Amino acid sequence: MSTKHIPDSGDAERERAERILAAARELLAAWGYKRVTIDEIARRARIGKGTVYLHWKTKQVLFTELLRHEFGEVIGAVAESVEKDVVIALPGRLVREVFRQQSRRPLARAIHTGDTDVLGALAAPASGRSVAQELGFHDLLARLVDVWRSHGLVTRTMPAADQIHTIDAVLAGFITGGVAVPEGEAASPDHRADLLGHTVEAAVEPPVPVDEATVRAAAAEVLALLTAARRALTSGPR
Amino acid sequence: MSTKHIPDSGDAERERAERILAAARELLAAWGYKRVTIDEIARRARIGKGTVYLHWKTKQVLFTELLRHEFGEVIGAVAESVEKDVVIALPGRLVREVFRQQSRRPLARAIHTGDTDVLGALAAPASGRSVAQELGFHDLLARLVDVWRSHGLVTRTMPAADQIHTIDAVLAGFITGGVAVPEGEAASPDHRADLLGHTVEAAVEPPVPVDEATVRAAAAEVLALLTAARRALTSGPR
DNA sequence: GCGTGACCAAATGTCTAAATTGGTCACGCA
DNA sequence: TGCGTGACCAATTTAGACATTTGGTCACGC
Repeated sequence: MSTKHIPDSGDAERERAERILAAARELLAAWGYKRVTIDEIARRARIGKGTVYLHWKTKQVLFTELLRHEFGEVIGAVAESVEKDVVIALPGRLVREVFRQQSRRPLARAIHTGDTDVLGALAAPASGRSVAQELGFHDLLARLVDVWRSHGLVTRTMPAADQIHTIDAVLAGFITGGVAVPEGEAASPDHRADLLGHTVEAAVEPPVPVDEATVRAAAAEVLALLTAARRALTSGPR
Repeated sequence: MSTKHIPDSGDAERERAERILAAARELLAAWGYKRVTIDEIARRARIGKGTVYLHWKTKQVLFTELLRHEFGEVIGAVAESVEKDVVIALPGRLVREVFRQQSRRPLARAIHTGDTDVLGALAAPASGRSVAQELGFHDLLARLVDVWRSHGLVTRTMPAADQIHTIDAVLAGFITGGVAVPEGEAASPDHRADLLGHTVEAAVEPPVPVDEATVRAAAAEVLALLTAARRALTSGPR
């Protein structure tokens, strides 16, 4: 005699949607957007092809939501890290954490590099902006910089726009891995994450460390931003 | 009554080679490697097609030398800047200068980003390394870091390999321009160069400024490295 | 009434003939 | 005599007609 609920409406439907997304994710990472067919996704999710279209209107919309989901999970994981240790809300540490999360997720990396092999038509949305922009990465970064500035966690001598661009470029550079160092000689992802963190810290954080109360206050706001971004990404399709 | 020299052997031949290279450069930047034909190059240089092959054995070799030439000119321009002002030999300033030179040269940018649209088959040499590696960018960077370290112009608390990777990644990130900031909102190339310079300076240079004598001594060595690299790139084809 | 797979138009892939192109070389002009 | 040339050739690329696949729909049946 468990609690009553409608036998198979919301719950089962949701579970099915997740099975579809899981199949789509696997296939996208393995084959790339163009090679993945709705038929194959349906087969792997053990449902009919038409059923996929009960959830998403087109293939594009399905995969776009998948990317939002993926990006949302990265943000979520970073948020969890901040919850565990407020220091991770500091610019260098936070960017380091983003890198670490992305380095473990092929799709997240593809989003950030705009990898056309994986993303195919998704790499260049109709708007002309990059996928990362489409997913609100720029907005989130801008908000974060605002919070950091208001708490003195980044230098005030440099305009916010410059700091945004700096963090963006440095992160992108580390994720793509540069161009000079041969692949074989590169360090481990964790070590590269440390280098990235140090670079961002040196570039935008003030020389004097801030007191813990400030960090806690800022961390709360950072966490709020991350959580809001995550929710916006993971929930409904726009 | 000018000085005597053999009427039309070395000189005229050299001038012709430069006309060919100039035509090849224009066409490569405008059309990309695959679309450029030897016929068109010959037409623009106002010579016969076979003549091109008196200078270079294959299309690949011709364009490879073109890229070496282009990269050599960037290095040369940077060297000139160092000659005019020794301070430009400092890590942050030097990288800033490289960026400025590259931002004015489409081909140099293509080399650094590995742009397959422009470079075509040249983007991935048989060795599997990137074009930039092929042109000795990694070697040059490593030597520069060595010189900087020996003069205390970069921190000693971080391994040289880490500094090389950091500079490489940051430079690459700024040249590609990041992924979050919309194209339209981006700052001018010169301003971005400043941001890059500041980032590299903050990431690898020691906090206390060094005395001028040290800078002069280091600048001489940096200049020697640049000049040697430039000579190796501009002269004979390997 | 929800899920399905046959169905359709559009996109993609395949195959082959025609055209282009990298590279060579016998010739002619200086 | 020898440097420069463009006709020439093999090999690759392109074009386009045809076959296949795929995104998306919908009438049917469980």
